[in-house]
Amino acid sequence: MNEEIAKSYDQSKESEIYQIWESSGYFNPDNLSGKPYTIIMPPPNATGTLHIGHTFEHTIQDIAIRFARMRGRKALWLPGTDHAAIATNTKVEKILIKETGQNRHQIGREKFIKKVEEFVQGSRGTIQNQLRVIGDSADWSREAFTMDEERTLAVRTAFKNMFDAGLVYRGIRVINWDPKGQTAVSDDEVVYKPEQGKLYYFKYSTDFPITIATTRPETKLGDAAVAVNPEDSRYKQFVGKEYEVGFMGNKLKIRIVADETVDPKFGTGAVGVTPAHSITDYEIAQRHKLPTIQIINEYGKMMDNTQSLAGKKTKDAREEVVAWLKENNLLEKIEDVELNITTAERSGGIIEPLPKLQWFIDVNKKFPIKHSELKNIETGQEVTLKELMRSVVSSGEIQILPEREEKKYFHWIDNLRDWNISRQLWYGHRIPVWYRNDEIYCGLEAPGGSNWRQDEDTLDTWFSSALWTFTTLGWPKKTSDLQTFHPTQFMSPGYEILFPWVARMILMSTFHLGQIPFEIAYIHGIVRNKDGQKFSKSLDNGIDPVDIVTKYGADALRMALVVGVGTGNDVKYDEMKVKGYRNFANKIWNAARFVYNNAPQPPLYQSGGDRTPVLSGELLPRDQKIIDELRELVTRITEQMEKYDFAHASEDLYHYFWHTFADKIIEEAKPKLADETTKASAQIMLMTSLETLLKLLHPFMPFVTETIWQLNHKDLLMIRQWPNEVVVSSK
RNA sequence: GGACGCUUAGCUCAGCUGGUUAGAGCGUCUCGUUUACACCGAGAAGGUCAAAGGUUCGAAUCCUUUAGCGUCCACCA
Repeated sequence: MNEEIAKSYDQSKESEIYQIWESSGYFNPDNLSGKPYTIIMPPPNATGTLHIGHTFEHTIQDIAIRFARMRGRKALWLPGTDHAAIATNTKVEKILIKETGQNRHQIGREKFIKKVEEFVQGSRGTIQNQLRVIGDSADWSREAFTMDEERTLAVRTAFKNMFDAGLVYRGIRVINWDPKGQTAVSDDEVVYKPEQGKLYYFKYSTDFPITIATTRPETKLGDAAVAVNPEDSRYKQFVGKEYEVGFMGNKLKIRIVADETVDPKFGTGAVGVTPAHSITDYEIAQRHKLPTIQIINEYGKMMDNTQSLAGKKTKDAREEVVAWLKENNLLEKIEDVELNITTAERSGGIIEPLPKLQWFIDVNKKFPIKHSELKNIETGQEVTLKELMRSVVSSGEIQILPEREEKKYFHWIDNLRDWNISRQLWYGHRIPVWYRNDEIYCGLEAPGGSNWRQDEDTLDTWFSSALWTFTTLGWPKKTSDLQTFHPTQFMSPGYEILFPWVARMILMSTFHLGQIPFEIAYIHGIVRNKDGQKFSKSLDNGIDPVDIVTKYGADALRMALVVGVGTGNDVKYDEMKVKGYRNFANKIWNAARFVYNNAPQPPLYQSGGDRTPVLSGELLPRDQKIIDELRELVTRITEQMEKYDFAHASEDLYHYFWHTFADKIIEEAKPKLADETTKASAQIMLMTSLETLLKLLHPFMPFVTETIWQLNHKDLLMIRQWPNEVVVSSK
């Protein structure tokens, strides 16, 4: 009897197991053979530590990659971190102000960047260690960072390729300006918040024929037109006319234009058009060739051209305009309305739409695709980026799971505007464009000659992370990694980044490589606390996964985040659930202890050549039946795994192990083991069952299963063959 | 304003293309110190499957409507 097997499973030894895996070299696919299977890790932000949501995301990926590895695939899970420009920029500046009282402008661009890089270095290390704790079987030798040298070259190459194709352009557009963060943000980085507001009904002047309604009277100094619906009989007579009005000491030229976007039922059915300070108004202005008159600056203050309002904050200016309207009897009424204010997702600042010179990616321009390995798209075919994005999903080349996310994806493309990729931040990839007088140069390096001045702006973080599936593999160099591992197979992002990231990866990969970035986008939900609240810094209800792992073990936490959680659904995190799976780990441990302690001596597996069981013999019919049923389980679990249905696979395994194997099979085997005529068969049956179950459980609970495996084997369970069928050694 | 999802035992959730007395885990209650495990075992209670109507021999499962909760998109000037 093997006396030294402990009475309960000790999860504190998990780190030793991780050490064994890592030093074995099998996280690195160079040491594996077979058909490649690739997962590129969604890079966690380099802003700091990981939360339980990361554990959820990584558990899904680790299950997928371990399953692939056991099925004999050349499995690569490539880890990395994201520089997260806005987030990191903000965070480090906060720390800087706290520590030194100086902001980034006071210490200067160069010093600030250095500060950020030091910070990032530290948090990358922290993140990597946390990922080891939860068991990520990632290939650390290929670890990448969105801002390292290789990725910088890739980003510049990507920019240049798109620039040369005419898809990247620079122009003045009304964009979402964040006065707080002092940068432009894209449409996907703004959040609408409902707020009580007022709707003011007024005329510009007594001699103006139409009353308009607005929630922002202070912007009316920038009006160029009044738009009405072309079908609106009230206003038809005025369309095309132009009026000059005096408005708070300013002269405004107001033309009456007909535009279908105007809702005749809202307000007075007439809209004051402010081209410079509203994206929709700007679009109306484009259609009717109206001038763009900017009256608010980058700091959210009224500009000099507003005369008496110059230098005032918009809020104060609004009060003055309203007061002026009242004094002049122009204000007809004020209504309370509910409105959405637009805020910047990161900084929380209220967005001020402004006309700005920015860089954009044109999603509607036709271009001949240089190279295509895509279905339905020939090399050289004229396509738009939108068409590319749509095509690869509708063709089924990329599958977005769950299906409802696919609908959201198509809908997003339908509403997509050109992507603003420039940011007025310091930390990030600098735009690879240089200027000299009237010359403009786009390249990978600064051009020769003097007086060239590089563009001040940096790129949207999502520009570089959109390249992630292939820059991590060495692109633009034609590396063997790129050849071997791209397109990748599986990607598991949260639904909150379906648009900014998943969609953009598809855009970039199809454009630059003519390949899909991944076959499956398995969109997961978020982890909430047991009351259904989000974990957030502001609520201060965060949970450190490392603490949970210390208390219950990584396997327990992984199971708690997977069992019964349907694809794409949110998880309610409950510590009791983790505790339950800690108990399960112990159950597995003890069942194994029983089986091993009842195995014959000498040990079942000889040292060195542990593939050959010493034990062999005929199975009695009763035991054979158990093995047959186990075979059905193997088939079912395998099918579920292939469908990425981890929720049911894990639940079924849990149930079978505990309530069939432990409660029934082991219990019923006890008398068999006591009887010499049935003992040998029972031993084979138990051993076969246990080890098959360990294999099936390994992707979900890698630590406990490997620890048990190590009691009796010289090789690693991690790379053992997934049971295609249950093989019983009998003569 | 559009689109989608959810509503099944106290709690968290399964129930696929409709078919025997609706399932699991946790929790609760009762019993149990049987040599793998008390991080355990045996057993029990607990649901008019949100509501109404319809299709059908038969519906938690399909259709319609309603209510509540949630999410995404658009953005109303």
